[in-house]
Amino acid sequence: MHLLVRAAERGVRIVALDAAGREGGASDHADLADAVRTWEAEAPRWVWDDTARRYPAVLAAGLRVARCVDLRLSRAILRSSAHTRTSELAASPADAWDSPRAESAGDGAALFDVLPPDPDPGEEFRRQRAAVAAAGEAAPRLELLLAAESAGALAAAEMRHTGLPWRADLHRALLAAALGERPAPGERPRRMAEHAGAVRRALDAPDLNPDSPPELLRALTRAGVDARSTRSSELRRLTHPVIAPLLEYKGLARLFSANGWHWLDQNVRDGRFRPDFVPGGVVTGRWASAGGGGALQLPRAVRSAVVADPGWKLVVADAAQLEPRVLAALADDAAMTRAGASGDLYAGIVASGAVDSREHAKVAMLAAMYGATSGKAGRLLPRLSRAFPRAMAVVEDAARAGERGETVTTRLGRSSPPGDAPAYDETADQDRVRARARARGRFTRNFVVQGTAAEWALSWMAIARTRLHETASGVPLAEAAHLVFFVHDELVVHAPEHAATAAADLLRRSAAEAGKLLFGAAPSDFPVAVAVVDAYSDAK
DNA sequence: TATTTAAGCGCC
DNA sequence: AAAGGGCGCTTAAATA
Repeated sequence: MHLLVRAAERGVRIVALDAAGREGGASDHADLADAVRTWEAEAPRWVWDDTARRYPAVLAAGLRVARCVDLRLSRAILRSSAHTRTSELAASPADAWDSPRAESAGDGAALFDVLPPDPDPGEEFRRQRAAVAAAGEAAPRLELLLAAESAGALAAAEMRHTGLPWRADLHRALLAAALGERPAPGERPRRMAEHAGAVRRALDAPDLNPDSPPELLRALTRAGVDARSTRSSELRRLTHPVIAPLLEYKGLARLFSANGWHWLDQNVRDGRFRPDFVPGGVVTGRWASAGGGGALQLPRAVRSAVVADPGWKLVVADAAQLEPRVLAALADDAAMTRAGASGDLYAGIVASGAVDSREHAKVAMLAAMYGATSGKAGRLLPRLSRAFPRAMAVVEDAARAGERGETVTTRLGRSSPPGDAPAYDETADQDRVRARARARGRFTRNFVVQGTAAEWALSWMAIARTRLHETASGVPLAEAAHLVFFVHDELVVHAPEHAATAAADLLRRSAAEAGKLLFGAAPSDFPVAVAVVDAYSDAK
């Protein structure tokens, strides 16, 4: 059963929909939470405009929903999918449904005053159903993709609602140990100031601001250091007394500015970090994050502050070598699948005889998926092509398509955006035209792998979320095992100690199910490394 | 002065 | 001969 959520003069009107979107009976409610309280037991699929906008209020009321259709996210997929190219939806001009997500509710009513009037979600749902229905044999996969995308949006809102356990006291202690005491505003912490002093002395540049790359580069050159940039990776290869203190300084400066006291003040409240995930925020289907939290870039250096509550555990699950395994499954490449069957795909590639070291296997696979062709990686590629022709054909075909200006499409039906037309002044320059085409090819090459891996991860998350909710039906979200974090190929569950092992099993089973959902009963497997720990930093 | 761009670095 | 994907954030520099 689908239940459409439509704004009413007072509160919301809930309308029953059939599979094609035809409207049936309706009921009025004071607000969405009240509607959920009334209807969720019927196990509906809620149809609403924007999960990020509607769902937080439901969660705030202590409720949750099992399933939804996020019309905004679904629109984005159907707008550009090759499978719905001829639909009315794809042909229509951009409208409010193509807008980025709304600010989440609770940030003040004034925000909504400037939003355009809500377009009718019932009409949009019917347009979307028609587009999917016309997609022929691709329709079931598109259905899966829309369901997974929408489930991800629910999970994102729930993870923000419950938050990731964060021990501010431990975080402060690690900052003090690394940087010294918290400085006054505008000052450098003691340890940073010391290293800055050492850098200035080594370069004989008493006024140098080491935070300024051009200034630093000039000072390095003056001191006879042959550096083309001030990147740490480049500096590391050089020998000079300034290098050690400079690298120390850079490391501390990064910690101070990105995840120091200010970050803590802004992002951790009541023992929780509430990440602002943005489902579908990346064209490939990966999530993005917003705001200063940097949820998808939590550095390892601060993960020791992520600690389970007393009596609870963190269950950290990481999909091992996800992208090459996805490629093997996507290409139905039996040889590559066999190489992955042992658990270590790169070791399996060595065992197949294609290359002679694990390191070579890894470099070559990354080159195949990203499009590097130079150096060592480039020389290894022909050997991969001989050993795994089907897998390599998938990425090569995707690259050629991108170079020809075509789009490519993931397993479930997300298509790459069309390329920008080259600027006028570029069309005359054949080298530039070719360089653009190659860059486009690298993008489309990676798109099919990264995008399909994102679909696998979304499915994994959706299945795990459903199973977790099933085992804790009727219990408030935060009182039973629940998802707290996601990073592309990694899921973290916060679970009562007694439920941690079961959660670990659940995450493994969900991964296997996700593989079958995307690729059928193919022999590919998607092993996950699971660790039951107190601190996030103790996993791997 | 306010906003945009670039460099650098973190994550996958 | 060379040719490495996707992000977000902070600071400094450049531009309006």
